[in-house]
Amino acid sequence: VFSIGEFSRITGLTVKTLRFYHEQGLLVPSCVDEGSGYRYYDPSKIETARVIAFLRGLDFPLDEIGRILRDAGDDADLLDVMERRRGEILATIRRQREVVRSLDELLSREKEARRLMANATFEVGETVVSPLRIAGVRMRGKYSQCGEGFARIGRRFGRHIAGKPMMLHHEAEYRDEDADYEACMPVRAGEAADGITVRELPGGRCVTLMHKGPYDDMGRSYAKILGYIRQKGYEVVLPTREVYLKGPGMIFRGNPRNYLTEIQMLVRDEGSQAVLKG
Amino acid sequence: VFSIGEFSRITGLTVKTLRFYHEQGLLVPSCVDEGSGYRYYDPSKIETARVIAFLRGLDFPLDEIGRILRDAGDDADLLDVMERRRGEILATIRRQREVVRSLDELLSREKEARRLMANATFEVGETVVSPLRIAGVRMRGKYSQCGEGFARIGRRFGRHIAGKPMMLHHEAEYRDEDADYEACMPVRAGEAADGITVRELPGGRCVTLMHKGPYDDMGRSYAKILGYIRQKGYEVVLPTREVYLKGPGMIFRGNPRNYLTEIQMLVRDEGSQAVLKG
DNA sequence: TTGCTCCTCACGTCACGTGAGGTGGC
DNA sequence: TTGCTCCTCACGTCACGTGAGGTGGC
Repeated sequence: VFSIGEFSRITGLTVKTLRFYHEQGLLVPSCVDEGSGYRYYDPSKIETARVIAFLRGLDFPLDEIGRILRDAGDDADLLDVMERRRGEILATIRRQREVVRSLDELLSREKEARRLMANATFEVGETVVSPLRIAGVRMRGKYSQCGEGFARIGRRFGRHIAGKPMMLHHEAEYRDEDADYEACMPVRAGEAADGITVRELPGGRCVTLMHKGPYDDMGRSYAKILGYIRQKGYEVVLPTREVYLKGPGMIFRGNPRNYLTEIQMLVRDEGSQAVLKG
Repeated sequence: VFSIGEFSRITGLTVKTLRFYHEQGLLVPSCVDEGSGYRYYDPSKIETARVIAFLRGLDFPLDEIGRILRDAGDDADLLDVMERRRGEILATIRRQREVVRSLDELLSREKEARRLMANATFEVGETVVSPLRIAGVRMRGKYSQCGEGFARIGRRFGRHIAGKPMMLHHEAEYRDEDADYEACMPVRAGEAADGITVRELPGGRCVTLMHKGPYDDMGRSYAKILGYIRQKGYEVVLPTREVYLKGPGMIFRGNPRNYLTEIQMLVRDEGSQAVLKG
């Protein structure tokens, strides 16, 4: 026979655990000294201990293990129990996998944002943009209310969304109140519905400037890009665009000082219908 | 502002959970009525609630969520936290997979045993067996001590074992005490070591009988198979074999009445060195 | 009065682990 | 005496859920 300490070393179960299993009636010592209360286990208990450890490894609760041990005689439904457990484990694996997938998305978005941040130049530049299919909600009021528009598009288009949120400014001037703007997002597919229009934004020659920092600080960046356009003698084609490369996110709320917004202004080199003369 | 019930419906968190998060300082109501103690939440709290729910979905403990919420400003190490979590989840998935694998083995063994049981005929038959590579421990004493021999082979050969445990009887007579027998198991590979021999059992013509039930009940089956051999005029070649198709298992201890043992006796049709004359 | 929403307080869950305080024999 | 092994008893863990008992306004 073994003392509890020896038995613990043999089975790999802690002394505390063995006492607990005794208390629960799961693994009762072969004899208990009346005077000292010492527990003694004989070798036949080793297998029971192993079975319990194995089933605990399958995350069976102790009371179920007790039941299994008790009617080990008819193993008829033991097969069922095991197969049910197997199914449950597979189900949790599937859930975990889903979780990992959503984490991966989160992480890749965040890393992309950091990459952008690292490579961004904060000087005015010129480029050519391609036509872009978007879903948009035309809004009137304060810019700060645009969130509602994005939310509506998000709910409606879900996983058809194919790029960063943008805002279109349909007026040349900046207004604090009663502005005419459009919250929109690039989409792969989906149809117009309740106030959301789907259409193609034209491509073309484009002057860009990256703005880093909070949104109410964009005046300086606008002054800078407009100065450049005036100097070059370009004409701005409305609407102008803001692309929100990194803003307050779901988890990584981030610091407004790290927000990253690209201002895009399509331009014509010359022409008569200039809306805003450079 | 929303009452706790309304806020619960909006966020999907239970009222109890919301109160608990308040108590923990995780999600504090926007205001609390002094007189009634009623909690009121304004809409800005919805996002916090969603973030908490999301992180709980990743199984982050509450205190860590609290920390994350508090220093959401600098998201520097948030990436690390998330990636660590990702790694942990992947690790548990791997563990779970291992568990499923071992369950599958258990289940397939058990199903195999049941299939055997269903198809077994309990009549004497004749077959031809192939040579079989085995690891064996020669023992002397009581049959019931064979378990120790199997255990030694199991420890030594582990996953090289390629079949059901067997016992070889090196004497023609059955003895209760001081029997000369050999516990052995089919093996794919592995070398002889400390008392375990590895060799090839010869194949050949073989008379078989399936015995169902407890081991101390095998006398009748032996009488039956020996009766058959005598009637046919065969000679038995020693050692005779018992194959333990289903006995007390690790988990599915089963009922001794369902134990399944195949008795195999290699025979010669005629010859002079007969050990046991039919 | 009934029904609804809110409150607090105490206790339960699950499988142990921690730690205090004590014993008995070398 | 010190060190070791054993004991019991009470409490902690984690994220809530349960239930009792009560309030306040329609």
